[in-house]
Amino acid sequence: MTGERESAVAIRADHPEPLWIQAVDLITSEIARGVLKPGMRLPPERELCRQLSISRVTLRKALTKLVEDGVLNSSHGRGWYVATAGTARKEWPNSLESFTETATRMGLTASSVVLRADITPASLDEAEELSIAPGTPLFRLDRVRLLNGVPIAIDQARIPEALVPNVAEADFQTESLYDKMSEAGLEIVRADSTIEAREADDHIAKHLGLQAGKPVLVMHHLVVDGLDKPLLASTIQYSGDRYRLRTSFARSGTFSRTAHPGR
Amino acid sequence: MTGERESAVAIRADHPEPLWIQAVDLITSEIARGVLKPGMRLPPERELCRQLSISRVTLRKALTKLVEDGVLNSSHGRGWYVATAGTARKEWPNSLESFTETATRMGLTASSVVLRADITPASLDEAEELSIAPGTPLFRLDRVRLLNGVPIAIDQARIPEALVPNVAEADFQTESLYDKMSEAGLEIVRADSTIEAREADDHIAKHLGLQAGKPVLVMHHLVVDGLDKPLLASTIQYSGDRYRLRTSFARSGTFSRTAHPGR
DNA sequence: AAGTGGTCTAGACCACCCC
DNA sequence: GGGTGGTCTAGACCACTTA
Repeated sequence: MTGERESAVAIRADHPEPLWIQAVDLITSEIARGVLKPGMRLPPERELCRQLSISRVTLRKALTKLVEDGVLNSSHGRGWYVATAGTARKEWPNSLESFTETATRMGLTASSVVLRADITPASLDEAEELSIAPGTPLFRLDRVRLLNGVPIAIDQARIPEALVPNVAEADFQTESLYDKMSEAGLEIVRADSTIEAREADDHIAKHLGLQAGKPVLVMHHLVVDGLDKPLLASTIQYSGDRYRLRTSFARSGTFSRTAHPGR
Repeated sequence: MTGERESAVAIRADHPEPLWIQAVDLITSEIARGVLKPGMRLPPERELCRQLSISRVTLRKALTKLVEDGVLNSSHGRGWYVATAGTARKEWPNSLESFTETATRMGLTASSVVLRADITPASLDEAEELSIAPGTPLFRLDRVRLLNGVPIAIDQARIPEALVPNVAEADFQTESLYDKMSEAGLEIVRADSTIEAREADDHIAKHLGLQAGKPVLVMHHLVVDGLDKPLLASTIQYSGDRYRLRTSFARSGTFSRTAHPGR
C-alpha cells in the first residue's frame, strides 16, 4: 500500500498510441469503472503527472480533450471535476453521426429499404456542390430509413462513384454508407449542414406514410475531408412527428469574445 | 525590406489577452485582409514562431484553435493551409450563438417585439428541467424575433429570476438576454439542444403571419454552466420558410479510432 | 536527405480560490 | 499563503512528405 494506483495498466512510452490519448483512455476507463464518480474532484495536475509518468503539458492535452467530450470540467483555483451529467452526456453528440450509429446509441435496430441505387451522370447543380465535372458518374442511393421497422426518414445520398469503387455492389439494406467510405480510405472530417422545416411533398409523404404538407425536418449534409474536398452530399428528410435531432453546442470553450461594439 | 512582416500590430506579452489568442486573431485578420488566401500554405511553424515571437507550443495552440474553427488545415509533412471554404466557413458556426450574434454575423439588424416579460412561479415541468423547486420565481420572456423588421421566429425563454437580479427591468427590445446573463456573472458553457419540425399552432401562426399547420423549425435549448447547472431553458420556433439553420459537425476531430481489433 | 508537422519534456511564472 | 489551474518557453525526438 504505497498509495493509489490509477490502474493495473500503466501508460507506455513504447509505440502504440500517443501518450495523451492513452491518458484520455485511462481516465475514461476509471470513470467507467466507477473509481471516479460524477462530481468527484480529480487529483491535482502535478500529482496526476507523477502517477501517469507524463509531463504536465501532455496531461493537459488529455484533460482538454475530455472537456471537449463533456467528461470533465475545470475550475481555476479549485481543480478538475467529473461532469455530473456523466453517462447521459454521451447521448448528446456534438459530432456527426450516421443513422446507423444513432440507432445503435438508442438501442434500436436500424434498417433500410433501398428505393434506388444506381450510377448516372451528375447534373450541373450536383457537380457544382461536389466540385466535380458535370456528367461525372455519380452513385445515387435513395433509402427509406427505419427504426425497428417504422419508417422514419428518406435519405438521398450522392457520391462520386470514383471515390468508392464497386460501391453499387454493396447491400445497403444492411450496410452503412459511412463504413463503405471508411473502407475505401476516405477520411471524413467534417459535414457542413443545413437544417430546416419544410412541407412533405407527395413522394416523401407516400414513403413515410404521411399526409402531404405535413412538416418534415430536412437536413442537408456536405461531407468533406481534411482538405475540404467534398466527398458526399446527403439530404435526409425526417418525418416531423417521428424524429427529434439531439445535439450539444459548446460555447467556444476558451473565451467569450462578444463582438466589439463600435470602431 | 528585411523580409515579411505579419502585421503592423505585433503580439504583445503585456497584459491583454493570452498570446495564443492574439495569434489566432492575427492570423484570422491576415486572412480577412487577403494577405493569406484560401488554399495558400502558411510559413512553417518554426518560421511563424520567429515572426510572432512566441514559442512553438503556443503557436500550435493557436493553430489548433483555427483548425477547430475550420479556418486552417494541417497536413503532416507538408504544411498548414488556409481552408478553401475560407470566408464561407465563418458562417457555419459549430458553436452556440445568440440570435443577436447571428444577425450581426449576417449583417442584418435584429430586433424584438416583447410579447411577455414577467415573473411567475415555475410549473412542475419547468422546475424539473431547470433543477429548481416548483414555484420558484421564474422570469418568462416571450419575444417575436425580427431580422430587418421581418418576423422570423418566436423565442420563449425561461430563467430562474434569482440568477439574473433585476432581469425584468431590462429592455429586451434591444438588449440580448445572453449579454445580461454574462453581466450577471453566469458562465455559459454548453447548450443541450433538440431540433424538430412541427406544425405551427394558432398562436405562433398569428405572430409570424403564417397559416396554422405550416411547418416550423423548433429548437429547444437547455443552457448549462461548467458544472452542468441549468441556467436557461429556451424554445425558439422559426418560420419554416424563413430560416435555415447552418452548422458544421466535426467528425471527432483528432483521430478516427476504430476500436482496437483484439490483442 | 531536407523540410515540416506531431508529440513530449522539465521548469517557470501568473491568476484564482480558499483557509 | 498554500494549493491549483492557465499560460508560456526552449529544446528534443519522431513521423510523414517531397525530391
